[in-house]
Amino acid sequence: MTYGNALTVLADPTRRQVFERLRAGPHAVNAIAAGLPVSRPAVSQHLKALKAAGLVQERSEGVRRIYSVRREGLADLRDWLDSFWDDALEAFKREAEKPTAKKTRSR
Amino acid sequence: MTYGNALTVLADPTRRQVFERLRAGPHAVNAIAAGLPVSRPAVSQHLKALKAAGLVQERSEGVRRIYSVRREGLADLRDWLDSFWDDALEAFKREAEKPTAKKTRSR
DNA sequence: ACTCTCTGTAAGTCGTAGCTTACGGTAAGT
DNA sequence: ACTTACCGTAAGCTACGACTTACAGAGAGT
Repeated sequence: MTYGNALTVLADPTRRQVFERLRAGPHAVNAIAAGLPVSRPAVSQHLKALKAAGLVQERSEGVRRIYSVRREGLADLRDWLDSFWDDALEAFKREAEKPTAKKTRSR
Repeated sequence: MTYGNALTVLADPTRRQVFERLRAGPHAVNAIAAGLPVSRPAVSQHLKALKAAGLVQERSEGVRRIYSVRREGLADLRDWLDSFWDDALEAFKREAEKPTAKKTRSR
């Protein structure tokens, strides 16, 4: 059920902005916070949440922490989405082939 | 940015349970609420949110409302995930090919 | 040693999301 | 017409999550 964590974490808009900033490549916290409408500690907290969900990884470089995307963290969410996609299609087909024998009694 | 709505809506666990119940096929509100740990009005509110995000659709059948999954509602989220997936891979490759010319001065 | 930069964490505030109970409205059965 | 089943919405409460300010530690330079 780890895709649930990914969903909860990615639900917040500003946290998604933080995540998006890592899309192009690794960045330090200051660089991420620059341009964002929130304070730097807020960004730190978001990064902590993202890391706990396995969506980013951290690497120390001197006094600064470099964060980067961890792709495997998205895998479960992708799988869940795909399985849902397929099941929904199958359910739809099953529904369409019902031989008009609904509970809706003529009328 | 409609994938943002999908994320916020699917972030809540019980709302995800509601959504999951529609995976197998269409259901009425009572049927969905049965077995869930929350009251029926709560389920109604969740369905309203899901519908607003385009994730489910509603159909009237007598006095009962039949809800079903709307697959297109998941499309944007899937696309976003995939694009993120690809970009993160590219960024990773770019990073790996950096000619050792880091700021990390030998040592 | 001193300082400056970069960062994580603690404490506290405030808005909002999710829940419940209560109510109203509509379709169908008798 | 009356009742019963099914459902949506309003109002209100509560818990939690996102943010800010303040503080502490660790590394690099002088």
